[in-house]
Amino acid sequence: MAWHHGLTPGTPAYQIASETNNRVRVVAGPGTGKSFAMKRRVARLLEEGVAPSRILPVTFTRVAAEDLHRELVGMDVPGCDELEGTTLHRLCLRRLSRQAVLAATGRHARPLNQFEVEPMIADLMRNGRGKRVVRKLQAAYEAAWARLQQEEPGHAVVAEDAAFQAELLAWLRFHEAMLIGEVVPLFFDFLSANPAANERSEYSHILVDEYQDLNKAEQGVIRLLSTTADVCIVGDDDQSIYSFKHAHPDGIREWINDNPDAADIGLEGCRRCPTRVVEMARSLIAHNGNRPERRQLDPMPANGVGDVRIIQYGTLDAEVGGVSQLVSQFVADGVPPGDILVLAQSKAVGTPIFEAIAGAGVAVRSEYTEAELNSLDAQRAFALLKLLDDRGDRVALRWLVGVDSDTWNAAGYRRVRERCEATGDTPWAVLEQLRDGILTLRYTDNIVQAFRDLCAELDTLETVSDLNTLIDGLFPDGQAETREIRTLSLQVLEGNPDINRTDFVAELLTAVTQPEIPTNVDYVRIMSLHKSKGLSAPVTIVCGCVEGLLPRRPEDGMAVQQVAEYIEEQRRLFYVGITRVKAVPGEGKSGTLILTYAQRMPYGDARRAGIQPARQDYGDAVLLASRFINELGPQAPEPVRG
DNA sequence: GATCACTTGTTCCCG
DNA sequence: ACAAGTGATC
Repeated sequence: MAWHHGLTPGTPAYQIASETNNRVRVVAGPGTGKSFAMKRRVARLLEEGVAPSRILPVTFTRVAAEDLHRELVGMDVPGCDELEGTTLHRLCLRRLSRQAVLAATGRHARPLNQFEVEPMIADLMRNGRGKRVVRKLQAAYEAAWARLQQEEPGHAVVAEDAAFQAELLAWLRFHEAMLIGEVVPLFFDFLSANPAANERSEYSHILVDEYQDLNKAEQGVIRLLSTTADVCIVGDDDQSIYSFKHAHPDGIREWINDNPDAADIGLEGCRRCPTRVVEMARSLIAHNGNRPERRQLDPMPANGVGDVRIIQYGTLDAEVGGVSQLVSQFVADGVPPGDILVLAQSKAVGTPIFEAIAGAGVAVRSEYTEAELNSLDAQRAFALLKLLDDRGDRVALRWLVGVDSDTWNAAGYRRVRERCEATGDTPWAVLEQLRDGILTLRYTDNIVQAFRDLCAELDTLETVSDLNTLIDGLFPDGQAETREIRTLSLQVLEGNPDINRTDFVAELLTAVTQPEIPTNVDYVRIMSLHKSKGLSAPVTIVCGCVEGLLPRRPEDGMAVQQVAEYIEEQRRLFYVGITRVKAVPGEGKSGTLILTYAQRMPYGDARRAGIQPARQDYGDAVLLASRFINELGPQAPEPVRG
C-alpha cells in the first residue's frame, strides 16, 4: 500500500507525510490523527528508499513503537522489519552499551531497578543523612540532570549537595551501575563532548511523537542527533502531563523559535471523540491562562453527539457501587469489556472500584494492583536470577547480602567495600575470602552469613539446566507473591522457547521494567489518567472528580506561580482523560463519557489519598466537586444525583 | 566505640 | 514508613 493511500493532497495530514522541509513541527489536539500522519511519513521515507537504519522513529512507549511497526507491516512497506522504532530511553541505553561509548563515559549501562536503589540509600545514609534526606538528594541529583542544569549559566551546586553527589557517584561507579535518571543525560553528555562521534550522524531522519513529554535532557539528545538529520516533531502542549519527570509544555512551544524556518502544521478535526466531548474539552482547556493562542479543536459532526453523563453520589461507597453497576450494565447490554476504560486518580478510588467490578463477575484488570516486582519474594528471585547469570553483577550481590537485615548490613558492607577499594578485589572475591576464613573483618558476621546462604542457593540453582525448571524453582507455582512474575516469565519463554539464560534474563528485565499496556484487550481496564495516554475507548468513566484528587492538592510551600502551573497541568490531565472516549459510528458505538464524584468519604481514607478536606462531619470528609466540572461549559450535561 | 535489634513517637504516600 | 532512642552485642 502506498504511503498516501486514503490521504487527500492538500490536507494537513497529507502535508505532514509529504513535507520536505528538514524541520517539521506538528502541534495538534487529541484524536486529530497526529500519530497516524507520522506513521505515513515514515512509510513515505521507506518507500522512497531511505535505508531503515537511517530512520529513527521515537515513541513514548514500547506499545506505540509496536503500533508503528504493525501499521507499516500492514501497509507492506519495504524495509519495515529493519526499522528500529524505540523509546528514547531504550535508544540511549543501547548506545551507552556500545564499547566505544562505555570507554568514553567510564560508566556501565546497567540501570538500577526501583528496588535495587534501597541498599544504595542505606549505604549513603551516613554523615547525619537519614533516608528521607538521601531520597531527596537523589531526586535533586536526577532532576538537575533531567533539566540539564549544568548547561545553565550561573548554576551552582551547594557544598553539601556536592559532597553527597560525589558519594553517590562513587557508589554507582563501584557497583558498575547507573540511575535510571542518568541514562538519557549521560548519553547527552557523550554526544555533547564528542561532536565527531558516529552516533551524532547515525540518522538522516528523526521523527518524535509526544514531544511535549520530553524533558530538557531528552530534547537535548534529539537536538544533538539531528545536526545532519531531518527532524519531524509531533505533539500537543495541551497534553503535557509529565512535569514529575521534568517535562514542560514550553518545550514544544519554543521549539519553533529555535527552528524558525520549520514547517509548522496543525490538525484541527477531532476524529476520535463525540462532538459534545470535543465542546467540553475546548471549554475546559480554555481556562488555562498560560496557553498560547492557537486553532481550536474542531468537532466532527459525523461522530455524533455522544452520551455524556455527570453523576454525583452521596458517598465514596455509593460511587464505587454505582460505577461497578454501570459497568455491569454496559457488559450485560453487549459492550465488550475491553471497550470500557475506568480512570481514577487515586488508588483509594481505583482499587475499591476494581474489587467491586471483579466481584460482579466482570473481567477486569487494574494497573493499581501491585506490579510484578513489588513483593520481596519476587525481588529476591529476580536478584538471584541476575547473579546466576552474571556473578559479576555487583548490584544484585549487594542487594542479596543486605535484604534480610533492617540496616541492609550497611556497616559490614562498608568494610567489604573499603577492602575492595584498597586491594582492587571484587566484592564477590572479598566475601569469599571472609567466608573461607582467609580474611577477617570486624562487623561482617551478618553479611558473611548472608553470603554463605546465597552461595548455597546459587549452587542449587546452578544444577538446573532448563529454564522451565528454573522458573519453577524461583517462582514456584501457587506462590501468591511471585504469581505475576511467574506468568511473565512463562510468557517470555513461550514467545521464545529456544532462548538462552542470558537473553531470558534480559527479556524478563525489559518486560518487568517497561510494562506494556496493551491496546486490544478483553477486560475492563482501570488505571490512572497518566497511564491512559495513547489509549482510547468507546466507554470512558472518570471517577473521583473531586478537589484534592483532580486537581490533586498542590504541595505545601509551592510559590503562587508554581501552584498556578500545577493546576494548569492537572487541568491538562483531565483534558487528556475526557478525550480518551472514542466514537465509532460505523460500528454503532456513539462514545460514552461518564464523570463521577462523591459528596463524602471516610476522613482517614481522604487524608491518605492526599485530600485535605475543608470540612469534616461524623468521621467523614466533606468533598467538593472538582473545579474542572464547572469548566466544561454550556455543552456539558447537568450533573445528576446517583 | 560501632553496630544491631527492638521499641516508641511523627510524617507522608500520587503519577 | 521513617526518625530517634534504648540496651545488648561485636
